[in-house]
Amino acid sequence: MLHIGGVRTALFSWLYARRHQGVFVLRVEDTDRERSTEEATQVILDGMQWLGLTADEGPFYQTRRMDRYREVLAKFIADGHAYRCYCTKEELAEMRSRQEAAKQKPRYDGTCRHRTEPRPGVPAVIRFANPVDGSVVVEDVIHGSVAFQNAELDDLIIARSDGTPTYNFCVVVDDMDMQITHVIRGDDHLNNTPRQINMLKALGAKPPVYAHVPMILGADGAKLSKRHGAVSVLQYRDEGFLPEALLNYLVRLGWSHGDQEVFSLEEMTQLFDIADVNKAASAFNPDKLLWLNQQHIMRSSPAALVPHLKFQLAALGIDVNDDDRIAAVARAQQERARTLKEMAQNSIFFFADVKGYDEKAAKKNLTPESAPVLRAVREKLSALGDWSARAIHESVNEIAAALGVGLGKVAQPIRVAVSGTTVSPPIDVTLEVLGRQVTLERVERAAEFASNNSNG
RNA sequence: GUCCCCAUCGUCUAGAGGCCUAGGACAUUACCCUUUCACGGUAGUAACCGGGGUUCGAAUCCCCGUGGGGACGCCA
Repeated sequence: MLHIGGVRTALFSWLYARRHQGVFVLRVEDTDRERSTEEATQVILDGMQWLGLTADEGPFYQTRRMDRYREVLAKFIADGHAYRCYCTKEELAEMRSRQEAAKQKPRYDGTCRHRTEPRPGVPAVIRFANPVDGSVVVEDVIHGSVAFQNAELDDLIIARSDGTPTYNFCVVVDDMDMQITHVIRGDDHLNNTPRQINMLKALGAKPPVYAHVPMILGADGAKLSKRHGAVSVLQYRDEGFLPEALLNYLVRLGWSHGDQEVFSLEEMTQLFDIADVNKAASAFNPDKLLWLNQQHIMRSSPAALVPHLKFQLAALGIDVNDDDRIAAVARAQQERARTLKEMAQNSIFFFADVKGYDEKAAKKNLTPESAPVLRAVREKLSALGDWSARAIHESVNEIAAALGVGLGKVAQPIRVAVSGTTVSPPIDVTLEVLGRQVTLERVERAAEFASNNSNG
């Protein structure tokens, strides 16, 4: 699944490739047939597309490279870099509990390293013969040099008993074959990097440059789980986030450029450098993501918001095709919505008739006292020559002055009349977008309602 | 348990020995703006994990603790 952490490493890789005119390769590591269903990979592809993190090459599927892996496997065995292991799962489990009891690191002891004869009836796995002495140094762009003793590393399984290769092995073959120059991935992979380097060396290949980025923790500082955001990125789309806002939030986790908080995609590609990324893990902060989303919504052109708003309106069962009208609504709502979902919810009255008035709003604003105000509004606006926010604004001012009341006494009843609630964009803008006919109808109806509305 | 990584406001971060009375942002509190909601503005609360060194001088360098995270799969 493509979750927040995966998106960030993809973003970093994408930015790095862009910045250095490199090639961003998308590889689907689907050697586990049970978990990687077609639907699962499609969700990943959809997510990447929504984010705009387009791959220059790929997607490549490991499941389609099995012949190549078998070839390297055979070569490894012939060269003595790998061997068949006939230890049973029971024996392995026993070995493990023995080591744990002795407070040692659980590791394979190499029993089958020098076995010459197969064990009948026991299907073999293939293990990589890791060097016994010396150490491996991971030269990491973010962490610097990290040394591991080979004695700490055991002989990992590179092919299962059914013959299929495992992740760590496939990655090594792929990185070599695809001439991967930079590997940017989560911190949690730092530990198996020395094994991969050993295998790369056994193949005579030069290890790529590694950058292990810190992990993202949940808002409570614990490991990211479904509660916090370990969900598909597409859920963020459904919640009304702009892809660039999500990317902006993610790029600022572990990286910064002075005091700047809001970055366009172009700014990110110009300013981001993987070497500047922090070493410490960071907690996911939904509030800040919301704030950034609003900032990006405010900075977007209304036209750019149209497809997103349309999507959210459709989710509410409202199908609109008038893009100009949607853009006008987006413009009016831009600085009062943290998400596009919220914007859609608050904009329903622009596209559908008001079903009823909010109880509190009506009780306060649609009273017998406000009925004459609404009638005055109706009269004045129906005679208005130019239906523009500017002209409407003047009219509302004049009505308030004529009746000797504050603007709120005029604007609020109108607002409730046309939107059903006390919240909307500025009333002049709202009415302009709504149009004369709809406005007059709704004001008329509200005046009727108001004169019959007892004040309790 | 063993190995690896990490450590500045609640959170994201600035800070590469003196510019630090530790800066910015989110959140939060108060106020201003205002026809609602927002946006915007002003002000406030709030942090260098602890202990040893090194140095004239340490948030910054070193060591040891402590705390957190990760890895240790016929998962990726």
